[in-house]
Amino acid sequence: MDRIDRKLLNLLQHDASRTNANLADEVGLSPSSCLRRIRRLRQAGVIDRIAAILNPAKAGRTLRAVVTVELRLHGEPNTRQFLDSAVREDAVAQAHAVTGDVDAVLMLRLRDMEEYDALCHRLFQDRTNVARYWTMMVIRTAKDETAIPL
Amino acid sequence: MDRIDRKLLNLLQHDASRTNANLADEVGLSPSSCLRRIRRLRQAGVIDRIAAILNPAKAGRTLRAVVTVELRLHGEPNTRQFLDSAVREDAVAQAHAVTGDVDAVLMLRLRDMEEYDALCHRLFQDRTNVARYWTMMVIRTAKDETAIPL
DNA sequence: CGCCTCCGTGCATTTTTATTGCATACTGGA
DNA sequence: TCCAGTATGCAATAAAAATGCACGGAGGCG
Repeated sequence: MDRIDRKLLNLLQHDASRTNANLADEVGLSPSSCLRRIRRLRQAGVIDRIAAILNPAKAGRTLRAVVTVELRLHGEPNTRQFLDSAVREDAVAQAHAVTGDVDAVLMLRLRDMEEYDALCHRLFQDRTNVARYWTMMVIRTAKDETAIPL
Repeated sequence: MDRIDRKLLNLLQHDASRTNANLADEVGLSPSSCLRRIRRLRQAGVIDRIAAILNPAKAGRTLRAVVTVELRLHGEPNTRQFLDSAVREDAVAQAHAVTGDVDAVLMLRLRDMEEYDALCHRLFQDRTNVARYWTMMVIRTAKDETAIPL
C-alpha cells in the first residue's frame, strides 16, 4: 500500500469508469502494472466493490432524515433486535448502534412524508422496544461523500 | 424509466463492474440495447457516477461517529458558514443542516480518537459559532447502503 | 561485497468487451 | 389506420482488458 496505490484508490473512489490506460498514465505506470495493482487491491478486499451512485433526486428519494432512537430495554440483544428490524426497511440507508443518550441512529431516504409515517408505525410504535425517538429532517446536505480519504 | 431501467439500476448499484453482455442477458436485452440504456441513464444524470467503494477497515478509517451540533447564532448565513467549515474536513463524510433541537448533523470517519480531538478543536471550540455538540460514537453498523431502492 | 531470489514492471500479443451502423419492430398520437 | 419518433437486435468494428515473457531493482544471505 504505497503512494501509487493510494493515488489509484483516490481516483477510483471518485470515478471507477475511467479506462485502465488512462489511470495508468495519470499515476505514471504502464497499463499492465496498473491493472495488476487494481486487481490486487480488489482481491485483498481494499476495494469492496464498484458501484453506480445514483442521483437521489432523479431516483425519487429526495427526502432525508436522521433519527435517533432510545430503547426501553437497552443492552445487546435488545439493540440487535431493533437494528435487525431497521435493516429490513428499504428507507433505512444506515443503521448504527451508538454511545450517548440514545441507543441507535438511523439515516433515512424517503419518497415523502407518507412513507415516513408508515415507517414510524412499523419501527417505533405499538409493540416495539422503542421508548422515544427524535427525527431531524434534512434541510440541506452540504457534503455526502462515499470516498474514504487516504 | 420502465421496469428494465429499474432492474438495470438495481444491478449497477450493487455491482457496476459486470460486463455489459452479462447485464444484458440478465435483464433480457441485447448487449447494444442494454448499453444504450445505461448510457442514457448516465447522460440523464440518474446515474451520477461509478465509484469504487472501499472497505473502511482496510483503508484505516474504522472509527465512525455521528455528531449533532447546536449553533449559538442560528439562521441561514450562520448555518451555511458552519457547514462550509465542516465540508473542508476530510473526516467529515456527511454534513447536513437539519430541523429539530440541533442545527446540523455530521457523520465522521476517523482514524482514531486523536483525530477526533483535533477535529473538535477546529470545528467546535474557541471562536466558532458552536454552542454545544453531542457525539455519538458508532459501536456497530448494522446497515450502510449506497444503493437507493427503486 | 557479490550473488541470488522475489516481486514489480513494461512490451507485445491475444482475448474479451464496448461501440457503432443499419434495418426492423414497436409505441403513442392525430 | 397511418405516421413520426424511438427502441431493438444483429453484425461489424474499435477499444480495452488480460496474459506471457523477459528485464530490472530491492532486500536477504553467504
